[in-house]
Amino acid sequence: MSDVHPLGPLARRWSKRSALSADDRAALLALPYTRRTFGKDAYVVREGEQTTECSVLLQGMAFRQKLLRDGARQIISFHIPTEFVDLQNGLLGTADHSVQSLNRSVFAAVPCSALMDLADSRPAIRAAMWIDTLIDSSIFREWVVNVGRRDSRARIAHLLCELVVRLKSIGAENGTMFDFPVTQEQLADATGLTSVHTNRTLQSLRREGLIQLNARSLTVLDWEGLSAIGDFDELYLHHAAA
Amino acid sequence: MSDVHPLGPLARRWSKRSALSADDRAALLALPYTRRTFGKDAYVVREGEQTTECSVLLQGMAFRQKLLRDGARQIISFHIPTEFVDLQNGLLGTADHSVQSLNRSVFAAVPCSALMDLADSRPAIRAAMWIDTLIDSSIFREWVVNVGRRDSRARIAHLLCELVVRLKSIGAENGTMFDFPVTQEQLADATGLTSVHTNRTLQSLRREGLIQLNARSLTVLDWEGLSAIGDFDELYLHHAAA
DNA sequence: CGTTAATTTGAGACCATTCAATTTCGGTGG
DNA sequence: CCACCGAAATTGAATGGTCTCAAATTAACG
Repeated sequence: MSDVHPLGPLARRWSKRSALSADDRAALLALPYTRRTFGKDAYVVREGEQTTECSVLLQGMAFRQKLLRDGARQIISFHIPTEFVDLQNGLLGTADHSVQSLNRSVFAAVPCSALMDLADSRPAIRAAMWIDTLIDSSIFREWVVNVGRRDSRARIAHLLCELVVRLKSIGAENGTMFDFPVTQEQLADATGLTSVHTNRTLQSLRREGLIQLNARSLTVLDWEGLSAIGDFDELYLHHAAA
Repeated sequence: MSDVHPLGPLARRWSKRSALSADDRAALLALPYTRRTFGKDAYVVREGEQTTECSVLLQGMAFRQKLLRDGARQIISFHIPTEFVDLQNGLLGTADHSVQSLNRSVFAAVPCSALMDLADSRPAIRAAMWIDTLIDSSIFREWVVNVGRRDSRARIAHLLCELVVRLKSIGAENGTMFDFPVTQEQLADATGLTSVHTNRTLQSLRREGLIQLNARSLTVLDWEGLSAIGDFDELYLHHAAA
C-alpha cells in the first residue's frame, strides 16, 4: 500500500532512520492532504503569509528564497522528493521566506493542525519530524559557512556535492547521472555569486574533468576531487541520525 | 522561586510566548543540571563529539562556529542568556559544529535524556523547545542571506540590529547602551569579512553617526538609519511566535 | 606598569562584479 | 521536420569591493 500512497516514500525515508510501528505508519498515511501541481517558478508559499498547511514534495524540485529590498535574491535551500519544504510553518505562524517550485512539481499539502495532532499523538513520528527540521537547520549552518568563507569554486563544488549525496539517498540517480534542472542563475543565487561568475566557475570545474553538467543533467566524474575542492564533509547531513 | 532558580529566566521567556501550567513550570525547574563556568574562548561543545547534554546559557555570551580545512573560521550564531546553545544535540547524536564561550560565561548543562523525557511528557514545554529550534533555523536562513547577498556595511549593520533586538528582548540594555564583548575579529568571522575590512566598515558606520562602539559596549545612535542600511526586518526573529 | 590582545592604518593585488553583446539550447507552432 | 522564439549559457573588457600583508597604535588585563 505504501508504494502507491503519495506519502509512502516519506514513510519509508523515516522508517530507515528509526522504526515506525504499523500504527504510526497507518496514522501517517491517514493524514488528510491536497495534491497540488505547480509549474516552473510558481510560488508554493509567500514570505509574510499566514500559513495553514505544510507541504511535502512528491515529484520535481523546489527551492526556498528570501528577497532583499533592492531586489537581490538569495536561495536558501533546494528540495527533492520526500522532503517537507515548510515544516516550520506548523509551529511558526508566519512564513519568513518564500518557497518556489523549480520545475513542474507535485506536492501533498497537509493541514498544519492535522500534522501537529499527529505529532502530538505519535512520538516516533514527532521525532522524525523534529529531526527533519533539525537537519534542515544543520544544512543552513553549512550554507552560512559556504557563502561566508569559501571561494567560488569551493562554493559551487560544495553545493553540487550536497545535492548529489541527497539525490543518491532517495535513489534518484540514472546510472551515474542525475536529473539536474537547476539553472546557473539559481546556482548563483544559492551561492551568493553572480550568474556570470558561476558560469566561469562551472567551466573551470568541467575543464578539470571534475563534473559534466549539461542538458539538465549532472555527472560527477571525480568525486574525490570535487569533494576536496568543495571542502565537503557529509557529517552535517546527519544521514545516520538517531 | 523562579527568580533564584537558574532556569527561572528560561521559564519566564517561554511563558511570554505561551502559557506554561504550574506543573509545566515545576517540571522544568526540576530538571537535573550541572552548573558550568567557562573562560573566554573555552569550548562548550566540539564539532564531531557525541553529545549527552544540552546547555542553557545563564550569564555571558557564546557563539557557534565551524572551521574549514584551511583553518578559516565561520561563526554561525551568537547567544545570549536564556538561550540553549545546542538544543539540536538532544535529537542529533553528533555535534556538527562547535560552541565556544565568548567571555566568562555560565551554563546549565542538562542531560539530553532528562530533557527529552520532559519534552515527551509536557506538550507545552515541547512546543517551546521545538519553536526555539525553529527560530534558530530562521536566524540561520537570514544569515545565509546576510553573508550571501549583502555588502559589508549592510552585513555589519544587520548583525548589530539583530543583536540589539535580541538583547532588548531579554532586558539587557543599560540605558541606551549594551554590553558588547564581541571583538571585531569575531564580527568579521560572523559576516564572512576580514577583520581589517570589518574595522573600516565600523568606522564608516561610526563616522555617519549611526553607532557608537567601544570599551566593550554598543549604542545605536540612529536605529532608523542602521536598520535601513542593514535591510533589517525583524520578522525572522519570530518574537511573537505562537 | 608591563605584556598581550585588539584596533587601526596604508598600499597594492586580486577575485568577483558589472554591463553588454553573442551564442546555444529547449520548446513550440506551422 | 524545420523555423522560430525566449530562456539559458557563454564571452569580453573594465571596474570595484574586499583581501593580503605588514606595521603602528591603542586598549585590556594581571
